[in-house]
Amino acid sequence: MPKISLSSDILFSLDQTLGCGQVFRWERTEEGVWYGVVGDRVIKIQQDGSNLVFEGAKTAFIRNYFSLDLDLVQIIKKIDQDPFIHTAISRCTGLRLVRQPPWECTASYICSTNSNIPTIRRRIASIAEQFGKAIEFEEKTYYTFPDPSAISCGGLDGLTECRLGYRQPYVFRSSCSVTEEKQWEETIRRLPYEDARKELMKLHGVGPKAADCILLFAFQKYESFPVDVWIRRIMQQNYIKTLDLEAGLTNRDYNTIRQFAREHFGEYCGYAQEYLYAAREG
DNA sequence: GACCAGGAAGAGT
DNA sequence: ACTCTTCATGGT
Repeated sequence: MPKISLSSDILFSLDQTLGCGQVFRWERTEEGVWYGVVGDRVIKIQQDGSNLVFEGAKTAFIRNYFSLDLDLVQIIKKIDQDPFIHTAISRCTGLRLVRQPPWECTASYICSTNSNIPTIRRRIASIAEQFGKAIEFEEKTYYTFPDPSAISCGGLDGLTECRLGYRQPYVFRSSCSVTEEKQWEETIRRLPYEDARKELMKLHGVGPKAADCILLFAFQKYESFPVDVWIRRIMQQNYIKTLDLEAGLTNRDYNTIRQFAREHFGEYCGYAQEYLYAAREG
């Protein structure tokens, strides 16, 4: 099996990276082996100390997906601005943000609104099973995440079995928009953060929170700082104590939080967000 | 800006 | 069995 030997200066934890909640389609066996579908391949990967042993993709793909080219030690130095984030970082040593396929990431975060993680995973698996291509791997069937055109071709009713609730028309309409806009991915990638955010929010079902997740996880816009209920709570308790949580999260509160984060944690505040989220209690 | 719809499963009592 | 919570968004 192919292997990547991580030199001692490359900080990486497969378990932290795939278990922190940024991805929805990876599963870990009790033995610590991870299986996931990325693009049109099934990947099997495990970490044994400084060795990454994998099947299903080329070395260059694995390096890129797990962003092993980035200097994580340097990034951590930049965001490590106070005792609270310091503790979070030390609890999640080796966590890296992966480079997710943009459309899958977008559809996933449209499905994620106001839901818990097991429910989100079930919805995404259901969309893949309904519209994706089957791949056999070790006598199990996996499904690719479908292109937007595969979803839009099925019509609105094609999604009914996926039990998305009120998110069903959001996924459908967004799949139509992305199908029509041929240069969608490149357009977003080329734009600076704030403009890319506005562009993403034109999609039905993508608000500020989902847009920030997509920009962080699929487009490597590390200055984005997604604010969900957990992050809001953490920021209120530890950083911005004047925030009133009872009043709900207004767009103004959201902007207050992300601007604070951008100034406090710096250009890699998205990484800080993921450490705060992954190290949360509850 | 305040309110509400729409919706399912997990976690806790 | 019942309540509370959940990686929010869009429309009125």
